[in-house]
Amino acid sequence: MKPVAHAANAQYRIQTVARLTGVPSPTLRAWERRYGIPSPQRTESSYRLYTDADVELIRRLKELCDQGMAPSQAADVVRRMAENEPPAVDELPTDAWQVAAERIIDAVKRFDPSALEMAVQRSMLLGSARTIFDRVFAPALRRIGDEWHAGQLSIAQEHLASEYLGNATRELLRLVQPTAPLRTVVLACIAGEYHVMALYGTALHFVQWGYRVVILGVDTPPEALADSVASLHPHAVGLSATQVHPREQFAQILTRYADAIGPTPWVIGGHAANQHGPLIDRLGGILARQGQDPEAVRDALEVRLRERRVEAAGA
Amino acid sequence: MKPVAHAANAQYRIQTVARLTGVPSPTLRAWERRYGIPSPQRTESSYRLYTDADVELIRRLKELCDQGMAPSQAADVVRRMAENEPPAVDELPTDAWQVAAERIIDAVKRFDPSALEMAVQRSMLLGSARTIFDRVFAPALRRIGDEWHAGQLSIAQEHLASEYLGNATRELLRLVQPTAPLRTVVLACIAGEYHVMALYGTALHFVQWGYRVVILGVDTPPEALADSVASLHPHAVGLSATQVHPREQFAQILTRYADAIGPTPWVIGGHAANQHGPLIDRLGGILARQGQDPEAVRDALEVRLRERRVEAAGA
DNA sequence: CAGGGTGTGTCCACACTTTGGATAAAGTCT
DNA sequence: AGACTTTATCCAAAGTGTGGACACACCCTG
Repeated sequence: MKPVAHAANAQYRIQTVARLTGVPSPTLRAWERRYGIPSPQRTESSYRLYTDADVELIRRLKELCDQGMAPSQAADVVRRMAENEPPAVDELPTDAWQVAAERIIDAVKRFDPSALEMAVQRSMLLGSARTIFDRVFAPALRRIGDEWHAGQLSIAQEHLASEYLGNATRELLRLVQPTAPLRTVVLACIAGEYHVMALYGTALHFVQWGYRVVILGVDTPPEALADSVASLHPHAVGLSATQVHPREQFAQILTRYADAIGPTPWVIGGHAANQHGPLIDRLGGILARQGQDPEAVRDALEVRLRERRVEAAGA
Repeated sequence: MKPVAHAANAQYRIQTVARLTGVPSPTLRAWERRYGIPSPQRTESSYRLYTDADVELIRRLKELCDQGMAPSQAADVVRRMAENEPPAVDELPTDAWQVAAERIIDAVKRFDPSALEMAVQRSMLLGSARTIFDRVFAPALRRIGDEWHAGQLSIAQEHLASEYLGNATRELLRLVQPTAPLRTVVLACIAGEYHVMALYGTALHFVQWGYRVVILGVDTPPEALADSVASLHPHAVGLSATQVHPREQFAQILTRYADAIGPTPWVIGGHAANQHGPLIDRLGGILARQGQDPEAVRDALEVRLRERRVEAAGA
């Protein structure tokens, strides 16, 4: 989030920065004098020249102060943060995600749990929760799955990776769950389905859209979903179906789920769902296609929600 | 979202801590004066600077006080809890764990995810990881399972509880994993087994005994175990088997696992294993009986390990 | 049941620290 | 010329520390 997009290396004078950050200029000078944050360059005539990085530091400082932390302590935190993450200066990290995924895959290949733990923990500093999942964990898992199918990895290695990446993803989700959610969504894997990662990936998207996510987990029968909808009145329901079933059987299963969910909008994703677009459409669900822009799902969901509101108002 | 605020170890002033914990600042000062809990660092000007660890201590203290314990005693318990693992002196807080479990069950009955989350988080202040699991999570899950079988809870509620308590337990385990482990143990659920909680409970015991725990997770086939043993050379293997099979079939399954594990000592627990003591004995495994003192398992394991060392020395 | 002792949360007075903002005087930019 | 910056100094409000005091609830004992 650069303040100005057009000028890459723009420099600002103090009044501009004050307007940009909402921190009065006397305070900016006081902070610099007292805590050394930030330390802008100077012109020959000793005018302060703030860079985007400086503005970013000030923003963080202000945010911490707004949260109630004392400015002196906040400055301490920001200073340590700045020292700890010089690589994340947006310069090189184009392939940082890839490198992180590589490190994870490598640890799995060497069957080294300690290295895997470390690789995963390091990945968790590479951006927002969703970014980490979409660009590190998911690609790593996909490659590990592929190599397992190709016989180059043992099932033990696949299990190990699932366990560690699953834990890390759950932790990410816990860290970003909104405190004051706008809406609620219930997520579950359909009966017989035990692969949970896609569900957590979906959860991260919903969280970013402002939903509170309630996860029922693997192997959730239709009755359980019906109960949840009746008790929680979620704004939406998300299902995951990875294991492929024959068309007839899948239609039967999915109908039971659609009935259980009732008029609440629902989304379904996963490898199995991908192959039954028309069926899902007929049952009133939204298909989250693999590789599709997740925003499309969001838009479709918004349409359904608006429809429901209109219906409710009309009735 | 917040980038990595948790990565920077911040320090807080007294009012921030008061807001964070809900304990008024005069009380914080009184607690420090009277019980020495916590003992924050000071600035040069003798302002108190609380670390995250201090906040954690205060949260625990408050949690115990809220449950009716006298602050002086609570301070005693917390101090023992902080100094070393064995907070064995649980004279009066006997019902604190029970109250916590009750709160969890109640939230599940009301199908209230927010209340459940809060109840679980509060429980996590009540002692060492193992204590929390053994005396809060496990009893709560058992009761929830019972009431579900009795038809008083829906399967959705059971799923919800599993999800939240599972996540909390994984977090506990992550927090206590030793950095410099003495030994390694590989833990897994046998093929077709998808109940994971017992495995994590076992993991917490092994961690307390100084092991590094590598979890392969649910539905782990014998081949995966063989690979893991070959790659990691663990000192022991732990299996979990909840789903009951007929004797013949179980014998066949278990034999394949025993073969896969080889000469490494192995333990098996869970409802299904309980019914096949002689079989397990014949295959050279150690049965972890339900309700049995876990130390017995540890002792049996120590015997096997000593035998192996003798053999290795003799050969 | 009365009375003394105890544990506990809260409050107070007084001195010190932190912090945002104000002012003044001189220099700089446009 | 007028708007903006810089430095330095000052100020007032809010926060904090210390030690003690006080009211209330509780327990035990006579």
